[in-house]
Amino acid sequence: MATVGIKDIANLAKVSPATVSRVLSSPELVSKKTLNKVKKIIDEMGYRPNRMGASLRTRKSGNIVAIIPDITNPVNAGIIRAIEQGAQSAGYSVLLGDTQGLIERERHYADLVTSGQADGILLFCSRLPFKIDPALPLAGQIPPMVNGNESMNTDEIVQVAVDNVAAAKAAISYLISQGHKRIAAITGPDDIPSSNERLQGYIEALEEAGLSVDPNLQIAGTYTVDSGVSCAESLLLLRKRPTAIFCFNDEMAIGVMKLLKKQGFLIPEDVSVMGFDDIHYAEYVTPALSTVHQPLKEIGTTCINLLLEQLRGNYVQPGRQFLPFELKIRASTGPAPSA
Amino acid sequence: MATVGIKDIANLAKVSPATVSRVLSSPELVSKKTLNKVKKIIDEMGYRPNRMGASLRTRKSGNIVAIIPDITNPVNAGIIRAIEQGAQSAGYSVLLGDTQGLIERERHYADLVTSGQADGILLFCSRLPFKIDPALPLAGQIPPMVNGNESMNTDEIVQVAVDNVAAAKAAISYLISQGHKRIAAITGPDDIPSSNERLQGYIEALEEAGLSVDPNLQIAGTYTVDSGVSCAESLLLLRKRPTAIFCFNDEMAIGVMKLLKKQGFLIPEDVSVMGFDDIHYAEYVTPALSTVHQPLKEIGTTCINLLLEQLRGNYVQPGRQFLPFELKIRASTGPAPSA
DNA sequence: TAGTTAGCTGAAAACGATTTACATGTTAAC
DNA sequence: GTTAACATGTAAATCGTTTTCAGCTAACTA
Repeated sequence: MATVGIKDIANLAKVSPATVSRVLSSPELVSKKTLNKVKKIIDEMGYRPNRMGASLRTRKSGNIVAIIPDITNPVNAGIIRAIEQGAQSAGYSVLLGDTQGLIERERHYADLVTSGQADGILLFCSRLPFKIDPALPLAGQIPPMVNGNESMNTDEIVQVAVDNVAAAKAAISYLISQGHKRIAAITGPDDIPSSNERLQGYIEALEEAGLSVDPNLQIAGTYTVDSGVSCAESLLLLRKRPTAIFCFNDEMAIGVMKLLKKQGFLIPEDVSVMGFDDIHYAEYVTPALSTVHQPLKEIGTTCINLLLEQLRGNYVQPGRQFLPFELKIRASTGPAPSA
Repeated sequence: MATVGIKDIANLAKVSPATVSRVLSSPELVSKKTLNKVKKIIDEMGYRPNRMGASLRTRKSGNIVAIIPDITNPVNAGIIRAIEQGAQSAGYSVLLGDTQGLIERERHYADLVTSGQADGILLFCSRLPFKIDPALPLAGQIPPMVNGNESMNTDEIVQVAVDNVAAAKAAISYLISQGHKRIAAITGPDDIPSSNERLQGYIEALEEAGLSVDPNLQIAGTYTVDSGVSCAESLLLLRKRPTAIFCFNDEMAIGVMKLLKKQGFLIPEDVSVMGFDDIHYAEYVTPALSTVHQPLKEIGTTCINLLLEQLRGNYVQPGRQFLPFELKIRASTGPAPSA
């Protein structure tokens, strides 16, 4: 790897390094003649400017870091894909930070920007991985950043997501419209804001329909298939069983259906199951899962665009930005049993 | 962001920048006293060395780039997760290159190492994204790299994957042992080496069992659910239908099952379906999909370790390294129908 | 013709760390 | 008391770019 540098090109072309640099980044400042001469040599030699040298000088790394809890989750994977796409076409590369929910790993990845290795952050969890002086406004204390698909308890940060309370409300209202009166909710962990918002939507929908909100029908899962199974077990043990179960993600819904079928329940005749996310596979389980669709691609694209905007030095108004969800009614939900 | 540099720390601690640098990277060369003094100031000031400065000098970026066709594919996501994990704990960050199968994007990401933005490559596709002089040995022409989960037509590259021919052979042998004689294969695109290897395994198994290899029973899909559906349609149109269908990935198997059920076929009574990959959801479709399990985590870990080894400057023997697959027999396969 | 101007180009100073070579101070040995 | 050895610290070069500033040439204006 005999590395060829800007000086080598300059020498070969009999120009100064400055000119070579200009050929690459502001060709309009260079005469046609020199431009061609230099360009020719550049690709004869296969010269690629060293990014570190350039970054050191410009104080821009050309990287953004995406901090996500789990790339294995199809929701995140879908979002990341769109992000990577948008970043790439703006000349940025994305550093992948899979934190597995660990705060020290969130911090570690956030540090990439303080060490100049990344220029901005896309954050998909609800904690701010910085030490903040609460007395001061946030604005000056954080780097370019957008929070995606998860909510933070502040309005000083740019946030992009689906309106979780409205979405949950829509799902529950639908179930109510199908005659369901005992509707259970399998929530996420209670320290996750988006889960709490969905819970709020669930409660609001029930109350607005004049139905009672029974705490026994609310049970917290961990967003895994297995937790869906065990939460469903608890629910089926109740004296008065729910006729519909609203799961705060599709994984748990799949777990619920698995248990239901195993125990001989008919879906949706005996109990309806509704998920959240609309992952690719929701459509292919049996019966096909009714769920709340999240526009992954759009979320990703919006996040990256909002970040790029900041990186260009433009002001982006902080606050939440909602993207439209969609209720996908498939075969796992139906009218409440008459009994 | 009043950025504090190594000089600031040096001044505050009344030592030279060199000493500060040593405190960070070779503390054993510094006296206890100075060490503590400097360390204290470092974290009082929250100093983080600028990575670009360091990289420029050391010629190491601390990044590795993973080039994958699609992060949305659970197989890739699982592998990437293990990679990210291993990289992180060795002090590396991973740049995500989702190529969508486009060669220009593969090249683009490979360029990150020629531009010094990454130190090594993890390649999950079958093309070499470099211009190579075929006269010379590969060794000197490529950067530290390992190819994962896909095969390349050379033995000069470090490769990690499951033995596709053996795996396919095992799957088919199992089906044969269940009495199947007309076994179809829905392959991947024919320019994908791993697909061809699976096909080879399929053929070998058939031949060894003395069964005829019918080209009508081989049909190429595109690894998507929809292509599973349409390939299955063609297969069902045949005068003599297969009693088992072996799909080269689980997605297509899901598509096949979808169509089969829609057309009123019983699985596995009428036709058995076997997949490949053992994605998370294979277990949750109905009937649960029999498939070939790939050890994603192990593949990822092995890839990253082999790359790290190279980055440490150690020689790694090129060639293929096979990781064990496992036949997962679930409910979608069974004895051949007696008729 | 002289004076401006516009258009290109080059020299040199950053950027922020690491590292080599050297200087200083301290201790031990004789 | 001198010297050698060692421990510790410093100064300065270096990595590969970008960018400012100034200089040069050629063309245009008056």
